Amino acid sequence: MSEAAEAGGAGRDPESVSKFVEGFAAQLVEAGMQRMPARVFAALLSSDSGSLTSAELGECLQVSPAAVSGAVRYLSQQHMVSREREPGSRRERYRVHSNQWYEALTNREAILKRWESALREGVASLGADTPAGRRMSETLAFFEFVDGEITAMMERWRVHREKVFGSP
Amino acid sequence: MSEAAEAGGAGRDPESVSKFVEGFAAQLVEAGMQRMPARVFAALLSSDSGSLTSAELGECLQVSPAAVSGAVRYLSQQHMVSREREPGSRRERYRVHSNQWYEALTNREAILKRWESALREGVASLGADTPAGRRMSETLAFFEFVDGEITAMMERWRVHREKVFGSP
DNA sequence: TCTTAACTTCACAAATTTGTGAAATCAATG
DNA sequence: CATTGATTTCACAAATTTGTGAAGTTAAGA
Repeated sequence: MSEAAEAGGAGRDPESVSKFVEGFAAQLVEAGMQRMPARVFAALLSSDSGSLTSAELGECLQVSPAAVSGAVRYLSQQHMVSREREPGSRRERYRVHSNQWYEALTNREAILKRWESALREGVASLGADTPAGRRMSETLAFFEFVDGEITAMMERWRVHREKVFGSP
Repeated sequence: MSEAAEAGGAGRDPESVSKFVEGFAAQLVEAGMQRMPARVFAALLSSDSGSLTSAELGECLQVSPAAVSGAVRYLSQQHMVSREREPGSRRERYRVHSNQWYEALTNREAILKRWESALREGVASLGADTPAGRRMSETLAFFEFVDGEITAMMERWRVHREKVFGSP
């Protein structure tokens, strides 16, 4: 069996793996992610090693190196994959950790923060004593609450996770 | 003062209100929402009554009735605005409730559910005993955990909210 | 029932986004 | 330091998305 076959995570039926990749990517797209990053992420997630090279990704998704490059740049900015230079070769590997989702969630928190500051401006410019200002204050309070809760939730997840899956 | 002036939420400086609307909409867009729905939602959020007619929205955002129509259709599908027929007139009003964000969050939960089922398929097709399968199982477990936590969080929010803002 | 204001749908034009090939850049090895 | 395999950047073409005007529906009031 060629190494290319291993690449896509094809210890199993490559057909159904690809079906998963495309299906899951489509869900991510629906949630707002760009298509190519979504496909790359899904491909990595379904690989046995959890890491693929640029060439393997291109092969597996039938896209150009340029497309892979753009996608992994985006994904690593979002902390959804990490890049590692293989010491022996001049290839680069892109990797997902199963807990990388925490980082993604953390990133959503950054979005929340920006919403919050936009709302604060809104309250300021509309006046805290106007009906609109009050509505926005409440919205703001909601987001602040959610923020705090998410932090606490992640703590609980780590505990839960350790109980179920063991340490790291 | 004309009713048109009231419409945009212009008991205050229309300039800075519009600046908020566009700024907040831009944040929503960055989080994945389409532009027009985002602008409409922001406009409603910044109106004193919390509700505007189609014509008022078009005026305030400088867009055609068709664009408003498309945007509010999307927003009501997402449960982010409710539509109400004014009994006296043949106009329709679109309304945000300050707690409408819960609905939006609930909608995100629906997305999570779809992710979960996609992951379950993935585990099935890759095999639960493969490395990739195990990674996906853990991811799946994470989402299931988050799901449950969000429900609990909303309960706590209702309590918190009542303490700070009073009942409804 | 007829009229008419208001909203919706549809086809299309404009603008934006997406992915490619080719050239440029980078870095590991001889 | 030259070579060469690998990735990134860039300009462009294709595809998709977005918003408009105009025609089509719907329902309130005469």
